[in-house]
Amino acid sequence: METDARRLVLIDGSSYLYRAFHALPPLSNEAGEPTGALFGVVNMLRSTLKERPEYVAFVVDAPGKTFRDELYADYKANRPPMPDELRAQVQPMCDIVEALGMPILRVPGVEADDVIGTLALQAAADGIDVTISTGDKDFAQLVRPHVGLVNTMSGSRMDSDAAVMDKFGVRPDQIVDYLALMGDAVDNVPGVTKCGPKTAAKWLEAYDSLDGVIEHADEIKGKIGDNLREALDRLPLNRTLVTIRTDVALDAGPTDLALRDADTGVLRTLYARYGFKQALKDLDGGAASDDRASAAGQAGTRNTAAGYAKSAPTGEAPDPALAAPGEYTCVDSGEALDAWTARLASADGFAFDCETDALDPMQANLVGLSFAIDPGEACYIPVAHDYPGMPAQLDRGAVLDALRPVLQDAAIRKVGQHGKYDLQVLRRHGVEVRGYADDTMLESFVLNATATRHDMDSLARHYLGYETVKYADVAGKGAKAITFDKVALDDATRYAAEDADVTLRLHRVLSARLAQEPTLERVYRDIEMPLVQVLERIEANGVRVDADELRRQSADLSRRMLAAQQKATELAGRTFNLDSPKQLGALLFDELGLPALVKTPKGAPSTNEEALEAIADQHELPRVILEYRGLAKLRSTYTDKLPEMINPDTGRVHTSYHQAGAATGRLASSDPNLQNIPIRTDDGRRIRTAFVAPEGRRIVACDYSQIELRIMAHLSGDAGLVEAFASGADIHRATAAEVFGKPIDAVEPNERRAAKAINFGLMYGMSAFGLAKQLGVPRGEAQDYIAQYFNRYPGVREFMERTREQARERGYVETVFGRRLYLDQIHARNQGLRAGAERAAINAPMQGTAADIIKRAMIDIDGWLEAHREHALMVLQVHDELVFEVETGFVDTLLEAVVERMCAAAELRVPLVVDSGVGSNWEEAH
DNA sequence: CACATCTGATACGTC
DNA sequence: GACGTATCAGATGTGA
Repeated sequence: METDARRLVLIDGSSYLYRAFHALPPLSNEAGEPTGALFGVVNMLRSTLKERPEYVAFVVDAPGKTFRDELYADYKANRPPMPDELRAQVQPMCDIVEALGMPILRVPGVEADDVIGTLALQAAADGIDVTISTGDKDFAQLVRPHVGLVNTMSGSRMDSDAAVMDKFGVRPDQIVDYLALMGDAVDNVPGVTKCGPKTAAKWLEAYDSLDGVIEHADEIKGKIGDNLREALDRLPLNRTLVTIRTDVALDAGPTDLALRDADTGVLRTLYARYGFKQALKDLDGGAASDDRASAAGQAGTRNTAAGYAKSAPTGEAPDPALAAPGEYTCVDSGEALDAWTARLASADGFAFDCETDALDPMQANLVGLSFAIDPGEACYIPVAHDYPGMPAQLDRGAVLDALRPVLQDAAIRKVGQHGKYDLQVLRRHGVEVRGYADDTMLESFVLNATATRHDMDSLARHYLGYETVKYADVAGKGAKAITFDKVALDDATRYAAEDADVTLRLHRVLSARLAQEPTLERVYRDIEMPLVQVLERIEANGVRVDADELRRQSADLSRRMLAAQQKATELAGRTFNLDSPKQLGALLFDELGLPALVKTPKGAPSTNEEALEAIADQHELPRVILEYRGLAKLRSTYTDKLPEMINPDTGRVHTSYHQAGAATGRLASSDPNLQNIPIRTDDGRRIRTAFVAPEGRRIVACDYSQIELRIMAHLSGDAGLVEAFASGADIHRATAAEVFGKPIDAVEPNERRAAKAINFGLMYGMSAFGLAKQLGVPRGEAQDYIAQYFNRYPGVREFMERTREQARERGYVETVFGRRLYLDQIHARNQGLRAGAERAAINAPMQGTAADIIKRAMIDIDGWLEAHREHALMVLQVHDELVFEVETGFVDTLLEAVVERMCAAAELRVPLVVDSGVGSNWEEAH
């Protein structure tokens, strides 16, 4: 049957005015009045009226607060006041709307949206077809039978569920939830950080509604999952704020909104005044008009009272009762400096922090220092700020001279946060800090490596419930970030002095906690703290890298990459990006129809090495890709990158060691990572030839032999394993002999290889499945190997059981030296997570003990090196290996001292064995 | 809407 | 098992 032909058009006036204002150039009429927004709106109105709807309303916001402001004090708090050029166009717009014969609606206490929503539903219920004319996506929530949207400026329509689905990926009834998740920056309604249209639609697809998303919030992984959980409390309010009301009490109903005839006389005057030529032409049925001059001099606009005034004032600035704010002073006079120096000199200890202009401690210039002696009070001493119009500051050299006695006094205990950085910067500025006694980063790390990150902001939040001033707040971020020397002194003082203050407060809390745990305190006091300066020295030493050699290797790799690329293009029959797993997957599995035997964790067909190997016998391309990948990896990560990392001042590469980087207690290395320089392939190993010793010196490398297996023997006490190590046998061969039940001399190479895989697998807590994959044998066979292994080394099985048990009972495992690793997931319901925690539980004591041992050796060796600094430098640590740069004539002395100290770093049930080598480069030293 | 920035996915180097 | 880095691709945020 025919539908009722009656139509209602509801025009979202505010939305159009703003959009037209921003979208169009700032036009003006001959009198200089701004007309851009007006022009856009008038064109929109005229095109709307071409269809002669029976009913129409132009809806704008009324002045004053709305119910949303009552619900949420900060609603639209960020919205800047309406620009004057726009404000001036409001009244003319209303005049024109009026003259066009359209009713204008303006209802206090609600927004235009709510008026439109109410009228739309009333009309739809009466069988009237409603078109909402708006540029605002929020209205998609109203789409339903008889209600559609049109954006006259873009010409797009949205009048069905399918259209909404198409545009937003959610149904109209999900739009409110969708908006609640995303939030609205313009209205100052924060949603879930980093959740935009795609993410919101994805979640709603999975869980249907906001309630569903909230219910399953803990299933969502990654940073964005955290963001969601952080936002949970405010989401219901968001939903209320973004819901357009449909129950507003109105004086008029839809049928009171009949379109009247236009007042062409008034219109002509107005169009002429604002110079709308086309509109005039249409008005006169195509005839041009030239009566504009008569109107041009008319009096200006009436003072607008329309509802575009800036929105309600904000609520009070949030000032939650956190830890009391500190009292911070900026030291800018000799007297103030003397006073602080005197206080520092007579203090037992203090906290300090350096501000610089760079993250790299080998390049950073000291910009200022901060100190705190008692919590809540701190000072900042700017010494190298540099920006226009800044107040006076003290001279850097003079300040350092004044502070040097306290900084170098070993009897005055200093505490810092990640002090290795500050020590390094100060050393480069001629101050050798002594008495560096405590470091809050390391206190936190030793107390619980996984409970929190160990940067100061996280520590303050976690241990003090205190929100620090963020670096980005004073210096900005991204491309607009400024270096600290450009930060205004009062901002700098607020930020920097707080660093020292918070460090001191943290130390009070953390040292008290450590005092409760004597074993952990020993790890902290005997291992981590002494290591700080050792690492600082290794980093500062750097390692000599032969850039020319690497560039030659890069050129060689490039040549071979190009060949591989050409070959790949030929085999594929078209070009594609060899670096894109996605494109490669499409080519191999869709176009060429090769079997996708391996899946990525997300379930997509994997193109990793294993997957490509598996299909290499069916097509030439996979092999070529593997070749290309190997070459590309070496070039981009190593041969291209390392020369760039050479410090221009020292001519050497200075890595950064993260002492609180790995939960097991291992170090991590970055910028560049020198702990993953290739060794397994010939091409890769060649990179090590570029790590060289200068003239007259040699590279000496010393590494622990099988240290983790030895630790396993120690921890398990397994008689067979201990005996194998005591006898000095090749451990993999000995294992093979046991597992395969034959004399040690009869072990075949592939049996030794299998045994080696078993040994490694055990240390990683590997399953039969993993071992089978590693060895390329059926799972049952791998299972047999493991069973046989445990049969022959029953102590190892018991040790593993014991370790798992301890993890379950106490929630942590420990190293020989008492370092703890907490395993949060050990009781996880999720089987995969729990199994992962169990593997970590088994691996951590071995990996962690090895880390403890080499750290102890490093401290000892560094102490010995103290007297021999001109002859030898420690330059690298790679988990079980130490690398030195040594005067040729000193090599033998060093080797003896180092090997002895490495072997003596722990007393285990089995001997520690150290292998060593000497060469002109790192490759030769192996 | 163009551009910058961030995040996640994938892959792979070491011990 | 423990890491760090490169690249791509997509999404979000920003500003003209």
